[in-house]
Amino acid sequence: MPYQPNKIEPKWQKIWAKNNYKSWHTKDKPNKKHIYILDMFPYPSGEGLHVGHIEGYTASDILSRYYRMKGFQVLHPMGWDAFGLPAENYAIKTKKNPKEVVAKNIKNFRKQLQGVGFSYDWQREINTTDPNYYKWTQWIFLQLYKKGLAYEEEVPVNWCPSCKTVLADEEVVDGKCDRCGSVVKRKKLRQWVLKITAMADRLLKDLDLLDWPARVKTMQKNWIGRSEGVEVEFKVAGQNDYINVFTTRVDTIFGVTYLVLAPEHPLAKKILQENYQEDAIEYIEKALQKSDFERQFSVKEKTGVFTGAYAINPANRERIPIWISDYVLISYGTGAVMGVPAHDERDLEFAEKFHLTIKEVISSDGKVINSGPFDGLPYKKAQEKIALYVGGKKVVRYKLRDWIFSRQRYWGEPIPIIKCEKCGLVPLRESQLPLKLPEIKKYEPTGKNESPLADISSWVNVKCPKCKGPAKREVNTMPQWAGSSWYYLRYLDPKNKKKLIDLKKEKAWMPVNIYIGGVEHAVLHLLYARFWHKFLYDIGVVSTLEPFSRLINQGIILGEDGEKMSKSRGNVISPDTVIKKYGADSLRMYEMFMGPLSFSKPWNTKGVIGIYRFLSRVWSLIAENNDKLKENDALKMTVEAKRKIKENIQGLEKIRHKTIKKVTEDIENLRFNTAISALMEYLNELYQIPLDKVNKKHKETLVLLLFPFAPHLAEELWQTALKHRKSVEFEKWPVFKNELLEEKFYTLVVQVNSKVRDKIKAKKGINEAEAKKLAKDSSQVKKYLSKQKIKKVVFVKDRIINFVT
RNA sequence: GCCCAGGUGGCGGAAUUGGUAUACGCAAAGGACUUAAAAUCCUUGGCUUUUCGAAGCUUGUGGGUUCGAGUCCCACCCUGGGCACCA
Repeated sequence: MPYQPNKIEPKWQKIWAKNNYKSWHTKDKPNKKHIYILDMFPYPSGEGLHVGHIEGYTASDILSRYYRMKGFQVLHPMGWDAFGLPAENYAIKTKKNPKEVVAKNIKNFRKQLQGVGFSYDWQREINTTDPNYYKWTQWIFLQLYKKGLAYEEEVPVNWCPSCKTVLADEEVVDGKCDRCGSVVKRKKLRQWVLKITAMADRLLKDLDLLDWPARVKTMQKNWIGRSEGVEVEFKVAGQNDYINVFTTRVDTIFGVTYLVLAPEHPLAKKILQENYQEDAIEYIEKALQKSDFERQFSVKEKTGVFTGAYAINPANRERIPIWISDYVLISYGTGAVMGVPAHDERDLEFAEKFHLTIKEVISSDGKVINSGPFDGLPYKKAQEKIALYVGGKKVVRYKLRDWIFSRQRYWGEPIPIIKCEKCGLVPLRESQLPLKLPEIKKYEPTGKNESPLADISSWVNVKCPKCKGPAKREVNTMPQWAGSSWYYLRYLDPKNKKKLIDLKKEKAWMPVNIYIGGVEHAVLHLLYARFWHKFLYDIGVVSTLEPFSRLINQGIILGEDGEKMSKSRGNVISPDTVIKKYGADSLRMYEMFMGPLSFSKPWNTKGVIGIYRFLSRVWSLIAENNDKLKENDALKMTVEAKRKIKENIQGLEKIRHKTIKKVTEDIENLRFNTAISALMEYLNELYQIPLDKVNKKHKETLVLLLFPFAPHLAEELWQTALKHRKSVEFEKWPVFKNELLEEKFYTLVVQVNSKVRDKIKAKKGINEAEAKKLAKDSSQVKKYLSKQKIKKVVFVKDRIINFVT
């Protein structure tokens, strides 16, 4: 019988289901070595799993199965991140209920994941849209509110005209909506905001504790954007106003020749002098209409307008003009900048365009000049002294903005706040959670800066819990990132009705040891989750500073044309089709064999066939009777051939240990591609001798090593062909003996003038003299050495000998 | 513009960290089995020259260090990713 994955795989999946996936269940409190291996949970879209999901999930499944065989308790859960726009938009399009759409998609996703043979602890499955889950998302919000970390404020926001909702800064990429690609508009709206900036310093510092890809750390660092500087006040000449300026280079303050205000700056209009009013106000109005996208990307030349007003430089009492320009951002620093054209590129550009004075205050060797009492000091040293001299205040500024947290959409967690005209904002009591999302007929976003919930008067209008007077619920919902900011905790205690998580369980399992997922969440999910985790730490819900110790980003799988997979290109590979044709084991293994996990690599269907052939050969070796081979070999075998086989059989034990070592080390270092090639080499070696002469030990080793990669085939071979009564799950991972790996001989490479001239089999550990003798006996080497005088011999033990002439 | 990562056969990629470059797989060529095809199995294996013994060249390009460089150093070119008026 040939290898038939379509029979084997459903058979085992049924058995696993029938046992309720019990062997993958984990105890709440591990009593031995344990490891938490986590996947980024999927958004259950209508399209189902794609090959990219499978890449990361296979990697984590291999690790999970491996560590179980190593005797670890492995926590490997799965769930659904199901709130958010795609489900809602799809529901609107097809006139269905998002809840039903999500339920259907989840069912499909679960079935697909089980069809690939992933060993999740399904007892712990979670769903962010389940009221029993989002009760705790709302609970966290209430705690944030109580601690003053959630507040409502009128703020300039990013508005996506197509999704008809506000977006967080992190959701805007190149001025466009991360979801739909529409150009984002600026609006001022009253919104819920989370004070992530309160954690900026800790979010930055604690990156040092993490074993994460350097580029993800860098991205977070850049996003947080810490800079130390000084705030200095400039008096407006002839007025009682002061302009506060933030600078990181206070040492250049003697070089300030003008000030610039952002158009939004509160003093911009106030200080305008006669004759300058008209132009300046026109400039300000124009700038305010422009989106940030326009201000940053389409403007090539600096623009600006003079206010007619002057300020006094506190360093040297000089009168300097005050300008307004949109190159100064209101959202960073103080919204006002001191212009030092001699030492800042942007200021130089501005000064040149408007013919402003350029005054050098730092010499080319880094010393302060033209700065009165500070001349001659190295600029670094001067900073502190000059700051003191001008009355500057040391401050730390961040690029990071607070997290705009409300969305004008239906499909999200309701914000548990009531608005009373008398009492103001009144949070729900914890006992009133979950505040359930009401059933509703129309989900379309209203576009009126409110979610469609606003139209359900029976839900919106409530009595104020404090004064019992008429009040209204907050109608906006939370962003998609809310539920995913803490889900990894709920897996540990998914059914707890009293608490978000039992602290003992948290202590037992956290932090996540290995977290695998795409790099696209570098500054979204991963930053938000770290923020919430730190908050939960502060209020005593968790005991760990950071949620994810080690992060691994899998690369993108490209289409066969080397381009990104997309429906419009028609190069999308469907995992279902591949499974149907070659089986889930081949799919899993191929995706691991393509190359290093973190690389982006193109799909190649022919490569799947290669893996399929390999698995078929494993099958033939172990499950089939190779009568044909037996006959052929037995009859024709010469004495020489028999001797060779015997030698091979002896050599195989060494190869077995070598393979165990290689596969073990490669799995632990997530080098699955080379682990698989080691398995292939092992199988190729076994095929060097008649198959009926292959010892059972080799077959068993092969199956055990193969199990994490191809669990269905391994299970079938283990129980059916090799006649074991228990699952491979319960077997121990094979061990290798280092002493068996030691070779007696090695290939001595003989070089003449660094060119390889011969390779000689030599005993390990021989010294230079012995090696020299061996090498000189070689006719090949003699040829090259006959006339030359040897000037030098380089000998590396157990490796090479090099004659230099 | 700035900051990372990376350039190895026709392709995906290996290479014990300075010591046999191209493991493993795909594709290709030749052969066996077959009426035939598919499947399977065996053999070949970078490029150039060749008297078939072999000789020379080869890890993006050009230099350097070294007995020896894919690996280390310098300069440049290209690809991918991130940041982008953050004062």
